[in-house]
Amino acid sequence: MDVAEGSLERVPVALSPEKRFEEYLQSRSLRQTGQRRFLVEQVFSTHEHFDADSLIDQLPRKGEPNYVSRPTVYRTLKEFVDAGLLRSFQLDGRTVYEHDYGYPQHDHLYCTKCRKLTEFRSEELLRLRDEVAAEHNFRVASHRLIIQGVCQACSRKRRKKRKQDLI
Amino acid sequence: MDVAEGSLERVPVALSPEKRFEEYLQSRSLRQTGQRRFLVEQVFSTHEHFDADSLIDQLPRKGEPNYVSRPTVYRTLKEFVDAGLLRSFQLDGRTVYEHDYGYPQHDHLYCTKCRKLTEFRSEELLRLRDEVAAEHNFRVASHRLIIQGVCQACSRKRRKKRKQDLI
DNA sequence: TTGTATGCAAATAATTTGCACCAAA
DNA sequence: TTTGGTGCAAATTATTTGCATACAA
Repeated sequence: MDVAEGSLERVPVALSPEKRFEEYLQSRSLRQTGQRRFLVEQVFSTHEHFDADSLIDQLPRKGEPNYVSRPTVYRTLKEFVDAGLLRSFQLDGRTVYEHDYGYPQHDHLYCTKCRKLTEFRSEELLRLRDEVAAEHNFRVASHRLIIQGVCQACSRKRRKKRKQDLI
Repeated sequence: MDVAEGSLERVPVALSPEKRFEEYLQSRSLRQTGQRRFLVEQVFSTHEHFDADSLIDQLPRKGEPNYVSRPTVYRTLKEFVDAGLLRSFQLDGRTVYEHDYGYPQHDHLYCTKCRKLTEFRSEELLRLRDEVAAEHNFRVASHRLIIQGVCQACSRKRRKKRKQDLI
């Protein structure tokens, strides 16, 4: 998948994602394994938005050191979500992950031309969300807003292309 | 899937969904078939939110009159979306459809306990959306907001259950 | 008649699961 | 030693596609 880097500042956190995940594992008496350690490191060093497939593409192949099988990648991504390290959502039919731990709450603009995700924050949206929920006596756990359309870069390309078509 | 009925008033439209679909087909020189006629009728008589599977469940079985094959159901639902009769979005990994033609724009509260979708409208959200998009020079095509949490009914059930647990 | 539409069976694609073996604690 | 973890192959699930046949215009 062709996904973009985020654009928001980090938020100060007490522990590194690695440490935080260690604590999570210990608290549930799960095990620290080479695969898990390697994946936390990979996910928090390189990626902003990604899906299982694009992550696997950047990982060592079978036979190479630090190889992690596909099922283990899927299983571990789920754990990251449970641990609060990642958030996931659906986009074009697949599951997209993004950093949650150490990043502020935000929503997305999604360009349907280049498939780039752009983040934005809005306090007003949160207020509005809680207001709507309250009116319906609904207990909010989370929300997901995706604004679809065409980004500035792609709009420009289009215009250029149209002009060329006229020549 | 266990999906709920909507709650918003209709919006006045000039044509029935059936007529509107006929026009769409004619405008693209596509054909009016028994299957298509039957499916428009079914979809606009009974359902509010539904997915392909729940629709198929309510359709005649193989061998019965008006049987429509699974691939044709999928193909026809896509046409309904193209024709502007339905809108679709992803929920829990599957494609959910809802009436678009004749219904006002809206968003959803999604109860993760009973999986019920509740609709709500917010002009303020639209304003906010366009404002955010403008700041990013982003051309909006559409948006999708889903607020996840627990509905009033399910909250009540929980409380009841907890009380019983104490006895 | 002429190109679409349909049904069938099979293919996809993303993700999950069963199970034997491996390895943290 | 004990229980959870991993890799492999196979299963699942939702959806799509190839193709021969049927049918609307």
